[in-house]
Amino acid sequence: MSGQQELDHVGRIMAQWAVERPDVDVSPQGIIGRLHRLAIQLDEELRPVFAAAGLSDGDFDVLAALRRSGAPYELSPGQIAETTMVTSGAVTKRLDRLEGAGLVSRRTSAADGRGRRVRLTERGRTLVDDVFEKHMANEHLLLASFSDLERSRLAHLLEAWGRALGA
Amino acid sequence: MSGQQELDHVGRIMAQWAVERPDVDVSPQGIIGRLHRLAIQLDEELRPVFAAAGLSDGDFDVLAALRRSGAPYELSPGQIAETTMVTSGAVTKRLDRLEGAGLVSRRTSAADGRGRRVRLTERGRTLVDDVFEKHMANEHLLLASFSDLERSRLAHLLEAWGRALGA
DNA sequence: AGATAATATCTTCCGAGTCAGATATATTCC
DNA sequence: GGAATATATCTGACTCGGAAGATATTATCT
Repeated sequence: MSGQQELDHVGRIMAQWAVERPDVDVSPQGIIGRLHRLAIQLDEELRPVFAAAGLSDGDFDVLAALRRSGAPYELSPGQIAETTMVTSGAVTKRLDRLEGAGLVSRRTSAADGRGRRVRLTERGRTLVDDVFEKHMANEHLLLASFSDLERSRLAHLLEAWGRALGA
Repeated sequence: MSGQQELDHVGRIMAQWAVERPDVDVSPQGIIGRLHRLAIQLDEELRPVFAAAGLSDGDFDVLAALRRSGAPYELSPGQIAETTMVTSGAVTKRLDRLEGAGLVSRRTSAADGRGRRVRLTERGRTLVDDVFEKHMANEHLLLASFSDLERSRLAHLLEAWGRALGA
């Protein structure tokens, strides 16, 4: 028979299922199970960079959204909720924290009394610019094992998948 | 110049950064950013199957770990923590819930008085077998947009990455 | 204009996980 | 064998986000 393969964790899980539930095709785990575990591992690797700046990853997400929107670094809570994939309640709390830390300011929208305008403060902009550089350097390291071709293939596969799932 | 590309969400984010921080190479976001968003989207698609059985995804993870370990469907909390990638505290709480629902039982290990043995009850085994089939059918659907070649490539890339990050 | 519906944000309550430390039992080393 | 250390699990305080509903404002329809 075939030689002894060194299985990764998900590979071992799939092998267990093949014994216990041979009637079920568990091949999707080879992708979805691995993606799920990678997301956890990557979070664990990325979080320390944010934590060093006193930020949670969710809070950094908000600052980054404001920063990349360009001057005057201002968005509505609703726009922030959409781009960060969390509920409006989560955004409110993130903004409470960030406002308390002096990194963003909130005021009522001139155009729409229901809306708010959230703006990066000068301290906020300085901080996010600094943390963003470190964050990207960190992400580069996490991809160090891939060749250019592999990176390109992976990026395209993930993009196509997201599209298919209906972003 | 090149024609108008329809960008996905992460593509738009990267384009914004290219304007705001042209000095920073944000290409890792093409992979890590997309993977992060996909993990969230997939969770949202997978959760309803568990919820229909009155389970959180974390609780299902525990039942699945026990089930695939084979008869007598018994593991220690430590083993469960390792395979599910959560802390021992989280496992304790998951077991509290599952035990309360009559899906697992807990007793002191005969071999080691510090340890516990967690075992699937008959109801637990029946439930997880049922939910697992639906879960896998669901995962198949989520991969429907890929060809066999794409699936194979994606699985291999993710496996290699997990290995490189040091599972 | 007034009533009704829609929208944007915030509030409250709750569920789920982490972290640090507590507890109980095992192991090691003299 | 006893002290010191290591290990397995549990506990309690805390954080973060989700869900549903409250509030305030705006849009629509007659």
